[in-house]
Amino acid sequence: MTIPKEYDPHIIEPKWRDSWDMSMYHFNWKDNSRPQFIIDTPPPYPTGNFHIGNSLNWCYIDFVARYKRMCGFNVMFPQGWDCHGLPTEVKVEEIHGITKNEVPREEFRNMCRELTVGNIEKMRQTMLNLGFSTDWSNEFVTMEPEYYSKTQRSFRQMYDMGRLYQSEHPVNWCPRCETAIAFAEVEYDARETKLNFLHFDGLEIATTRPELLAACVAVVINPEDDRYKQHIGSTVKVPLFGHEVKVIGDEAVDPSFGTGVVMICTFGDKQDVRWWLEHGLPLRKAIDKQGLMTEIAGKYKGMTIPECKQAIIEDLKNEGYLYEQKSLDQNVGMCWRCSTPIEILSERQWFIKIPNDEIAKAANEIEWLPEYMKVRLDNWNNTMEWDWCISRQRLFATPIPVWYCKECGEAMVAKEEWMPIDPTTQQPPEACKCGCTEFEAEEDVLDTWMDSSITALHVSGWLTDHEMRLPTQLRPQGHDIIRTWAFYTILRSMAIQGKRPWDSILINGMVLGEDGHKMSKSLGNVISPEEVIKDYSADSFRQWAAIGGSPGSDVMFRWKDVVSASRFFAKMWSIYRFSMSHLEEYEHSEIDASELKVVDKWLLSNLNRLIASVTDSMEKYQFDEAFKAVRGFTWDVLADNYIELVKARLYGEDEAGKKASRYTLYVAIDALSRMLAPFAPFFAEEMFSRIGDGSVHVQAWPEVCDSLIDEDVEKSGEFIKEIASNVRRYKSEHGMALNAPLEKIEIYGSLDDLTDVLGATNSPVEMIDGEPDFEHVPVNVKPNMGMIGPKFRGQAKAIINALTEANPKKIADELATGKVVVEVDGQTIELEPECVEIEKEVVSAGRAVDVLDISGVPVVIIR
RNA sequence: GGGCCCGUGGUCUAGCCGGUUAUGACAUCGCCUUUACACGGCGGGGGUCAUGAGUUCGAAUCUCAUCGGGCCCA
Repeated sequence: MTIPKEYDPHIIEPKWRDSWDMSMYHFNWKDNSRPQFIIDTPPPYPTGNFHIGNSLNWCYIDFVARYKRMCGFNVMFPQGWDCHGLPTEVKVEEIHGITKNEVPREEFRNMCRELTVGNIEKMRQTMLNLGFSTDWSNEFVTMEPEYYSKTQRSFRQMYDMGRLYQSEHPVNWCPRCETAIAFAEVEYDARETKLNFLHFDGLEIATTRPELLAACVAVVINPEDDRYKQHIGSTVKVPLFGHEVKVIGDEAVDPSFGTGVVMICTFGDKQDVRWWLEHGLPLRKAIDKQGLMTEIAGKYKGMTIPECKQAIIEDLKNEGYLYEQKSLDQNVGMCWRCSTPIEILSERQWFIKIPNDEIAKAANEIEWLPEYMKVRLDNWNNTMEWDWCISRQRLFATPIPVWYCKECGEAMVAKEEWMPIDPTTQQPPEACKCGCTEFEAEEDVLDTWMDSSITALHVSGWLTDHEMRLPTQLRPQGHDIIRTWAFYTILRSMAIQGKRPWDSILINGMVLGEDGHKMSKSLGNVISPEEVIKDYSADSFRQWAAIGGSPGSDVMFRWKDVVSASRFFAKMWSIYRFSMSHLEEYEHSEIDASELKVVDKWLLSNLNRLIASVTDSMEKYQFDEAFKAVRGFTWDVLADNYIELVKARLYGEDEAGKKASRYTLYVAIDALSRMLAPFAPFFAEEMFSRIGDGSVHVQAWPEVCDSLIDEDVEKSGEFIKEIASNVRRYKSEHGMALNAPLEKIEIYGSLDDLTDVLGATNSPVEMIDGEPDFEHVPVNVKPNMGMIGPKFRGQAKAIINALTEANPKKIADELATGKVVVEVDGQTIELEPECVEIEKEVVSAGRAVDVLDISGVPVVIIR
């Protein structure tokens, strides 16, 4: 068996990637004998670039999927693509040098489709390169008819339930994109603006939005405000425009802000909407969908909002209405996509009702990891004031399956059996209730979250022949989309199936660049996973993902983590190559514990503890903890100690000893390849390929064998290890070669088996009963805080002082008689022997020797 | 303005339902070719655990305040 000296991931990784039969990762819909573990994978937006943030999240998912599969679960790790959206429309316009209105609707959609197909392919490739165990038999693409017909059917079902309705209602509107947007799509930015103070027909008001004077429908003051309360019920004339508006009272007005008088416009901000609804005020639309002033703005008609603002301020000044301006810091709501300040317009739109209690209840049934992330959802849920606006004025999206009768205007919502359907190209197969067969299509489309909020339903087999498997077991996602994707998915799952979408939600952090800032193109700190694979390897990238931070916290990308990951693989490879060279003629079979030496049992005891702790960490999704444990064991226990200790046996003539060490090595390599499999699928596969049959990825996760965990064995093993490493250090300090023989080593203790000590020190070793020919001089008294503290409470400090100040020799003598006595504040206190420990120094008595103290046992070295 | 998270050697981090000398990695310094590995081994230096107060016999750990950083929301 020839094993190359160096591990070359650029050969090994493509080899396995191209030869793996991916059907081993397929979910079995018919199998009910194994527990299911369905993952509601986030469908990424197909930008064509599977970035490092996606990759971190997918690494977490893959660790879980592979681990659960090895533990015997029927795992589904599906892959979806959330295709619809504005960024693709913008990109297509850019690529083809057109605007979307210049080509027919269908042609434009096809261009978007084509671009998306290509982008998906690029991202798939990166995912394969990273070694994810994706179940490609359960891939879904939201722009495909099979998927979006489900989006449309969910629309119909929720319409029938009365959870979905159409209405004229204020919506957030982006005048640049010319579309309604949801609150989740509004971002806030601090800006400085001017607060304008106006004479307002006998009152003084302060406003940041004088351009909306034409839309003013009332003036409001606090009813407790003695300065103004007599005005309530009267009317005032709006400056410049002259229409009369009511003066009303409302406690929400802060008398200390501005003048204490506020004008209500339809609509300047969210508060205007609240007042408008509460007081039943009229509607005056001064801004149109393009963000231009309307008819009612009179001479300002057709101006943009900033133009109008400037013109009105000029006129107010000239007419003497404006008497003061003050700077004001204000947070402006903007479109998340284009940063244009949003307006609130009243438009006919489709809405989904938000059942806050139902969502809160479902959120409580879900296990949140980390737990505090649930607070973010609760906070969001508790502050929702309007329903979810689901219609968008865009093209590349799922069509709203609705027509309006040309005769009676009645909306006809398509039946489920007609779907998928595009009302703009297809007519309903039935006449309207009024008998008319002429219809006008709904041209609006659905918010993309309408597609992606049914992923949990989709992957559970909703609307298929398969058995419905909701709830899924795990939703892995970033904390940035809790208020969108998590929120909407819970809402839809509860509405349509009356069940929570998942048992658990695992929140991952964001990836930060090496400078500690969030990765962004403008900061120039972007690293692509492909770059890391090319320079190091996919397994090294995955190892960074595992140990870079714990799930939930933001993780910094650091090249040195990748470097140290690749060093670990070099080390592991070296261990593996060494082990395999000794396992060439080895046939594995179970052997009796009595055939094993202390050092073998010590290794196996440690190995089983490792399995227990790694399993525990994996169950808690603590990947960093799990991998660090594997790494620590491999490097410190196996390589630096076990292998050094058993070399003599492996190279020696004693067949029994050789067999025991080979057995132990084999067991360790086997268990390590399995525990590495979720993290480093390529490396683990290469390891396993020479010791087992089939892929490591269809093997069982190692089980803990409790009978092998033995504290006495660990103590003896540790003792041998300590002797070997102390002797090694001794030689190093004395400038001796590490394999140079010493004249003799005397151990004044008890050990059953000296084989490995002999081997590791390459020197004659003698075990001697009784005390050595040296003097033990007590040099220090160490009080045991853990014993003294709880027992003596307030006196503990004084006792500790008395002990440390006492003559160590005296205390040691007392200890020999069984009790230690100290004087504290004139009081005599008797301490149990456990309360005190004596540090001793072994003093040489004339011989030319060196003495090592190894866990209290004197070891004498004769050079 | 409200809420959440976080401050531990030069850098990043573990510990955080209190208990002797604070974990590990990277970096740094010194020594070593040793029948797996120099991408290695052995050893060293480096920390008032953000600051201040409190609880306690005892605080990195619990409480409060202050300062600093980040995130979410209004």
